[in-house]
Amino acid sequence: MNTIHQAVIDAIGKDISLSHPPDPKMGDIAIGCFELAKAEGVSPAEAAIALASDIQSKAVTLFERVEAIGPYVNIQLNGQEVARLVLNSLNDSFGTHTIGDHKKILVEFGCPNPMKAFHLGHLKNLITGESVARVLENAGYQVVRVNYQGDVGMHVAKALWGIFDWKDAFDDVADKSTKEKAEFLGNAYAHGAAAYDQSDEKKAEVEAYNAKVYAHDASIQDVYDTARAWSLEYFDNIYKRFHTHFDTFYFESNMYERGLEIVQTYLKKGVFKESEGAVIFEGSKYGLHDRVFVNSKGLPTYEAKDVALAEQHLKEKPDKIIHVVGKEQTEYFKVVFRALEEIFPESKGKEFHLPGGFLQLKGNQKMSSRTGNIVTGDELVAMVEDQIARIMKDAETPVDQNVCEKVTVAALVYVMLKADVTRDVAFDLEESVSTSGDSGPYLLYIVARIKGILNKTQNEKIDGQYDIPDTVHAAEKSLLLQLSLYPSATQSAADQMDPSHVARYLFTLAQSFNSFYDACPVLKAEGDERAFRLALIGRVLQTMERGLHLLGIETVERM
RNA sequence: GUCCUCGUAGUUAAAUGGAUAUAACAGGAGCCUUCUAAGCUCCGGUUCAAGGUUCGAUUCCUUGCGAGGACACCA
Repeated sequence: MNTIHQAVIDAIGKDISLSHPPDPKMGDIAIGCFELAKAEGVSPAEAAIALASDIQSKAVTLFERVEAIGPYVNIQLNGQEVARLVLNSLNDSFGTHTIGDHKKILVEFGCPNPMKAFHLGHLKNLITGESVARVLENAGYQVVRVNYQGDVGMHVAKALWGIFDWKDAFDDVADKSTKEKAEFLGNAYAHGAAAYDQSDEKKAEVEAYNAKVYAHDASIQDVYDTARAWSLEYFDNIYKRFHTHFDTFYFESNMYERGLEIVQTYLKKGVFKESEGAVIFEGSKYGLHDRVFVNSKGLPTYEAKDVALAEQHLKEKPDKIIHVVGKEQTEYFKVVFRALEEIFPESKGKEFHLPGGFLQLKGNQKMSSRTGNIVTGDELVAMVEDQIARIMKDAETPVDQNVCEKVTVAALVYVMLKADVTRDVAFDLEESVSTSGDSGPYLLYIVARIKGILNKTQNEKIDGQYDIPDTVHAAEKSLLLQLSLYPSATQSAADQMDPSHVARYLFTLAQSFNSFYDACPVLKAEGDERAFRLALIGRVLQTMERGLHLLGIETVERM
């Protein structure tokens, strides 16, 4: 509940739900009288007229105009009162919540596969996960960031095949940069994947590598350890660049033995079933589908490893475990969660899959690291960086590498988070580098504009003594009203685990600010009006910085 | 074939069952001797189809069409 809504409800003395009229000229607050009409047995229009006159009779100073239009009561608020309420409500805890009640929540994200390229989909997952974690922390949860990395399995076997086929190149790249090492591994993986599909003979060779990894075979161990370390180092650089970190790293290589053990134990207890030499969980009994947990060679599949992982997660005694993973795994998770309920009854109701929409390149075929048909995270970042640097070169301010980096990250993060996380994002490379309109740089721009003003008022306090002016400009009032909505945005982002609510809110706030900026000069104003406007932009800055922080975007002084 | 998602301006996205369906980009027209024009103001242009529930449907239900995903030994 935000300050303004609360004040309106208090003044009316009824617990009713409020909305906003379609056109600000009609008023600032709208009350739909459909429910009220039903309760009182009259038509909505009659209820609206009765309610409007009831409200008018209270003669509240906050209400400038109250009128019934059809089934709605529209209220025009007094700007001065709005200013007083909003500016007073912006304390240090503005927009934070206590609904989390310090409950522990595990957020699993990131999860790239070592020895495979880090592509756009991984970048989106990383950015989404970090922001979800921040939004939940902001709502009072104790968040533990966990990362589960697939350092064993067929993809590793394919990469190893590629590495050994290109052994000389592998040795050469050893003293190159982290980025070049990662590129080499990505290519080696694609090479191995192509070989796997090429002939039965090569397929068998790849499968042999898979068995060797599981057996800790000495002939591959050095290469395996080296390649794995290269990948992890590379990922670490990316995590830092996008302002994320992890509290715990889990590795598949530490899960398969325990996974196998658990599945075998519960096979005896009848949770799993043998079928065609494999061990399966019959999801079909529960309206789902069957899945293989241990293959006919006796090796655990991803499913079995996930069981061991769940055991590790549950040791943390979390209230919830959120898996931020692509939506193509929705059906998979349903089956695994169902199996987990049989094995670990305490997991019931705690495991959640937060499905991330696909990131598909517009006008291009689907990205696949298997075929090497991908845009890597690095390539995209470089593209955006070039674009930003070009714009900065045109501006009168000299190119500042630090600012360029921050604007680049802001542009990318915002593109990834502005749409509902579960929705597919048709990723347009052109649009991703856009720096105007609904974009990350647009948001940073208002921060730079505000700081530009504040820098010119060295000795003035943002919160000096002043009386709120008698006439509050329409642009000021709508900016104030927009500010008051920040807590609702952070609340729904936490409730739905969807940072896009914050992203959209910030964009609207920025629009509101830019209109204000155009209509209400700050430095030209004098006396109370100047002090009031300084206080107002100070609050906008504070709110903007907090909101951007929830998305994982750092602000700049100028741009 | 079975199951799961999803179909909104030219494009990308909004809209607890509520007013004239919002924005951004692209297109057209304006605004810099005035706090940063990465900005502001104005203009056109949209709910896949057919039924149903409802005072009221982009939203809920049914069918059709279209797109994507999952469906045994990959992760």
